[in-house]
Amino acid sequence: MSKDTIPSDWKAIRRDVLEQIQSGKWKPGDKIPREIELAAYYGCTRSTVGRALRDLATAGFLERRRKGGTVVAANPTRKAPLDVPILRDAIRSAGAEPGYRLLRAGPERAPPEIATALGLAVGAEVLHVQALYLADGVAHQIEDRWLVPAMVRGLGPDHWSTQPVDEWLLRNAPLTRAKIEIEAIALPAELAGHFDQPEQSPSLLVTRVSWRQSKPIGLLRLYHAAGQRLKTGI
Amino acid sequence: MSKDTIPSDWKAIRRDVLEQIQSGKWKPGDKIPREIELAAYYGCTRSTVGRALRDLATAGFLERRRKGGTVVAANPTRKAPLDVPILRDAIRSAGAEPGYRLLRAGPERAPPEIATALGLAVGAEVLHVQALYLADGVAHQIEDRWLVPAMVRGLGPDHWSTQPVDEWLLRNAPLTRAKIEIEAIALPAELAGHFDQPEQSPSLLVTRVSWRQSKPIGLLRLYHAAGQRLKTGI
DNA sequence: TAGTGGTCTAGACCACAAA
DNA sequence: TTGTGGTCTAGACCACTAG
Repeated sequence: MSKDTIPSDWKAIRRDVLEQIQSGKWKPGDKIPREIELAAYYGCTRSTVGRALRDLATAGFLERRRKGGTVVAANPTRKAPLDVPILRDAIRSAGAEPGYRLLRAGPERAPPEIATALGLAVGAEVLHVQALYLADGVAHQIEDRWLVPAMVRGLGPDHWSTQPVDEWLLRNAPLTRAKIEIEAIALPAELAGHFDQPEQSPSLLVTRVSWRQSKPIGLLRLYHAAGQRLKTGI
Repeated sequence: MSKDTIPSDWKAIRRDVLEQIQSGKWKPGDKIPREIELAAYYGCTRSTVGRALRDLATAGFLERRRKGGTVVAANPTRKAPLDVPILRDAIRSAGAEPGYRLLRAGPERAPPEIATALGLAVGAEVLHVQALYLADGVAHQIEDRWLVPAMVRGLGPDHWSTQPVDEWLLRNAPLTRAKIEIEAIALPAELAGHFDQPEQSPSLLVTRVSWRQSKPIGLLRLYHAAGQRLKTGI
């Protein structure tokens, strides 16, 4: 394993084991030594080795089974974290001055596709909020939100006129589960106008339906200006 | 906290603490009891409470600091895992019969934007592979891969003619780091032909540059058929 | 049924950051 | 300075499952 120093704290052990895997010395499907054997090698207790291996297992590098031992994961399906940020914060951290403009807000009857996605009766009353997010004065995103009134009690005009709705929601209507879809669309005329871009430009649409303990909170459509990208990494 | 039974294993404690947060009893910014106090309440040792709280911290619900105590996260930025699957597996698990057709493969001189992304000299020789992925005979994705020869030694025609390149790469050229970008594009004419869709249709393009210990492996452009979506959730 | 990982304890010392 | 979480130990018992 490592030539000179034998690590004995769990982070170092994790690093060392990971190197065996990434260097190809321990290949996918290989069974690696038992906890007790590794503990003896590293000169520490089984708990410490266990901590390191457990961490690698939750990261997807190892598969562990009682009695079956620890095996290098056959299919290292790496997950790239795609975050769902607060819009103003995202713009700010990109080094731009965030702006916010409310386009519309008020109760409406839910259109069929919204009602279906939220599990409501068609025509049920929902709160519809549309707003524009700017970066250095340039329109970057348009949010189109449909909220279930019962789940956002206390949200009113004094909130959405002064600050973005998502910041109120984050504090007062936390979600426990969400479904996210990313698709490419041709920019509709009305949105293209807000973005000051040619209509039909290809742009990203992120749709998110959120629940709190199996009760639907709302549906968000986040339209991105043409040319905007989502970035992530492993 | 929980009304009747007082949990004493770490998963139950995590569940119990999470409920305090999600029910709004412990609000963002609130300091929660110290480990020792929780241990006394739950009737277990500090280690067990620590395990539960550590788990909630890595999940983003708590923020912990030595001497500062444990605080409910002010900004519960939830991460949605976006997986980078093996293409044939993804199609198969969607209930369709996967197909694969090689479009082109061989050495080429790297175009400027590819060379730049990979950190190579412009005109350096790279391996260029283009292939079509089908679901039930219908084209779903086109992969456009540029590989650094030194990093994929052993990859040859006998591999890419019989099976998708990504399956060889996964086993033989594991990545340690990757940068992923998702954007919307208008389908170029040549790709639209393969997809049998109108050109200029808005569609998703996923670009991934991968490294192994700071050495570039390759660049992948994955073009999606118009209408295809990426799905994930929390 | 036996062997492996999963969990918990009771204690100790340490590292860091707030007061 | 001092209180908090972070880590480690040495041991024990348990839960799951492969053989």
